[in-house]
Amino acid sequence: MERRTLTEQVLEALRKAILEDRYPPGTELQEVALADSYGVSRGPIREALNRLSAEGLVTIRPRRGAVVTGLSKQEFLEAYQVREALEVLAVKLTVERADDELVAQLEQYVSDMDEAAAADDIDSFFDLNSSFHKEFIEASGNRRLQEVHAQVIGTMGRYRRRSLVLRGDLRPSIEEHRQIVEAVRKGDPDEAAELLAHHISVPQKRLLELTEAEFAKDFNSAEVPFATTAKEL
Amino acid sequence: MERRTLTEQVLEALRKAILEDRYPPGTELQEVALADSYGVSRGPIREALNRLSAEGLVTIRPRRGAVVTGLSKQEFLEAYQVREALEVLAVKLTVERADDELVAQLEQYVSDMDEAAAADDIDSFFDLNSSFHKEFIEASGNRRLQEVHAQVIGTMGRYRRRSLVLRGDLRPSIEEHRQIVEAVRKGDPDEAAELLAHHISVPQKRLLELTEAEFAKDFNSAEVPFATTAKEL
DNA sequence: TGGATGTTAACTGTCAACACTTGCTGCTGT
DNA sequence: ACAGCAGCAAGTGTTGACAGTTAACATCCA
Repeated sequence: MERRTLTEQVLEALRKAILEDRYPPGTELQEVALADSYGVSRGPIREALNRLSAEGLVTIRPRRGAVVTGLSKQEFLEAYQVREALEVLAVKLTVERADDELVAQLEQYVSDMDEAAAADDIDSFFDLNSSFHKEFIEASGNRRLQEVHAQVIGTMGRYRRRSLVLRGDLRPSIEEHRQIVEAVRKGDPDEAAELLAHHISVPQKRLLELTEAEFAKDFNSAEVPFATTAKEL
Repeated sequence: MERRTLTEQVLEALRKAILEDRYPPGTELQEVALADSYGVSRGPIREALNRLSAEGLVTIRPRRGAVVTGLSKQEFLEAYQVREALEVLAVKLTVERADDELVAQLEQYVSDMDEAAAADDIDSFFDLNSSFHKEFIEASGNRRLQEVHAQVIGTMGRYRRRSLVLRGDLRPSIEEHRQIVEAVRKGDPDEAAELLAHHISVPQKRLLELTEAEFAKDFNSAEVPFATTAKEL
């Protein structure tokens, strides 16, 4: 019947649910409840939770169950720093292997972002933004880098809609993207790296200005005071 | 009796065994065999293997069991690139927070390395070298960076004794370390970062010169042609 | 002899039941 | 009232058994 294993199916479904914010940070993921709703036994659920914990999406407290991981301001900032280092590496590697096709693809993303911004279509904008950055990672040709980056992004990505406040006006962001593409076309790895580093540092600096409380308000609203429990699906 | 969970104990024992090369790359880790030797049921074994797979130490092939992960030359090179990016970030962050105590600690490591090299004590040298680099990661104050770095190092670390061939003479390496410490003391993040990048790039360049076959010979001797099966302990 | 096919042993995927912790609730005594 | 303790309910940790798949071996037919 099903080619894939139950664990994989559950894993995918849970990951999707967490990334789409249907299980917000702080949600308790109880094995029996999940087993009931997915119609499987606790075994596959436990395995899936284990792997999600390795991805950083859930935290397992021994003998006390699993909860959807929430990032503090400090942790979010730390993730940003790592992400910056990884993407700077990616862009350096990519510039050396860039071809016309890649440049065209990147330009396409930028102009699509332009349209999305003009239409105030925030969701599309962020999707395009993610694709733009991911393009560098994949074009780098370094699979390990892809894995590690996906992991870091995974824990941050859940917040992306809320993080509009960090980015502020979209137009400067698009212009920054455009400059990065230009540096890639010129084949200047150092300039591209510097531009990218600056681009990523913008929301980082905004983040620093927020107090922990303001951060919690915008980013972890579901975490306090009563943690909801995962139900159904 | 035991405060910790069985899974954790098995996890730790397995990880140690892999890192110490008692289970060389390519070793098949069969659940029943491991369960017998550790005196537990398959449940904890499966969980431990899952987590190890997340750490990159073992590879799980659906329905075909787990094997100790081996790195190809390409994968090893990719890991080196990521490691370089992470450590460069670490050193930049660390320089800004460095105090006299840290500098003293780093100098201690360097002089100990000097002694170990003079006594031809390769094992001690590599231990000290690991500690030196790890010191930056921990001093950076970025926990996420620590996690990711530990993950990347974990898959590379198993090869460290074999990788002496990549480093060649130990004396230049020690001198490089000394220069890095000096830059940290001066509080110059860019110089420290550049020195560290150069330091890490040395074995990378050597690695590039090896053919895939030479690499496999020195680094993955246990992977071909007959994979051994894990037994006892 | 060589290749395709049936058979079988070994192993993983999954399940349901049991044991043990943990945190809560309500009692008791002061 | 309130602190402390006992009992209880809920949930995780662990186990052993069963089912399904894989891969190797033996067998059969050209």
